[in-house]
Amino acid sequence: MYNTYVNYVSRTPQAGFFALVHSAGAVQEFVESRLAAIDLSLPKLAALHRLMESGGSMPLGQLAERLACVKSNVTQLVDRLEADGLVDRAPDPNDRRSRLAVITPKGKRAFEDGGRIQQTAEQELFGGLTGDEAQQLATLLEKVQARAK
Amino acid sequence: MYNTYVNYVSRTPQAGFFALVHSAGAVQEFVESRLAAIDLSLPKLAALHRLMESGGSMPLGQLAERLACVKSNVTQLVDRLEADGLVDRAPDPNDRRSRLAVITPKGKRAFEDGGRIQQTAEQELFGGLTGDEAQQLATLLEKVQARAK
DNA sequence: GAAGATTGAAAAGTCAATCTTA
DNA sequence: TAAGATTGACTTTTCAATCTTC
Repeated sequence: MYNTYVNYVSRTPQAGFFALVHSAGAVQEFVESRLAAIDLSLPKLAALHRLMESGGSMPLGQLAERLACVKSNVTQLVDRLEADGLVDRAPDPNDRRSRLAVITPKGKRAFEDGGRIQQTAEQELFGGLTGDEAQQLATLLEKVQARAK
Repeated sequence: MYNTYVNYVSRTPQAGFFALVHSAGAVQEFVESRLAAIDLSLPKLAALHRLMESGGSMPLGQLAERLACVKSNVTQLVDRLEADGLVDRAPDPNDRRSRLAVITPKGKRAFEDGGRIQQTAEQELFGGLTGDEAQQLATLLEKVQARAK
């Protein structure tokens, strides 16, 4: 992984920050490691997901919006996806400035396999919570997140 | 930021994954943005913290252990800290293979300022939870995290 | 040979600057 | 000039290979 922050464990006085950041890192790492078996990562799967939602293709700028990231990131993500043979770039017939990211047949298969893997992994992680617990967790996270803005 | 994952919102069927990863990203982003005011980041503050715990200096390998990351990461983190004037490299008198990271006076001031900023930010984020809620959150996160291994 | 550190290559993200087209 | 995409420089992380010293 390249994501989880170094252990900055200001465990005091608010233990919550450490617990939250590290739990998230652990579950992310868990899902990523499953996805690695088919050479996918969460960002790549996310991009394929967005493309599938839109019938298989989308301008790069729109993809950046849907992924809530900056355009230059999508340029590079699509470069890697293209190198993997999961996506192609095509001209946009409506606007010659724009380029479309188009999912390939191989990309569709990767999306389906990756989606299954991700769902299974999430089920393993969160399936142990009762409905009540899941609801509590969601509420508490929502409460904290609301203050982070 | 360079950390938070792209929005892979498999919101179904387990909403928990999305909520957890995004809350963590939001609180991290919140603290990082405060730290940016004094040109610090969480990883840099973490390293300074570890050095201060050990009286101001430590071999790089040991720093990597304390930060729970690989050694090459620390090599580069210390490079950046050195460029900022917060840390120096010094020879280890006990072992000529080893090098010490030594916090500078400027590094100590950055640690103190950064530590205060971080505590304030965490208080803002988690101070809204009652003791009960904080306990509940910790327990639920622990439960999920236990399955991610 | 094994341990400490570094270097090189890669993934994922940001920002600022640039190039092409509208 | 605006908008769409790319490029370049940087941060944070990992892994594999290398170099020096034990």
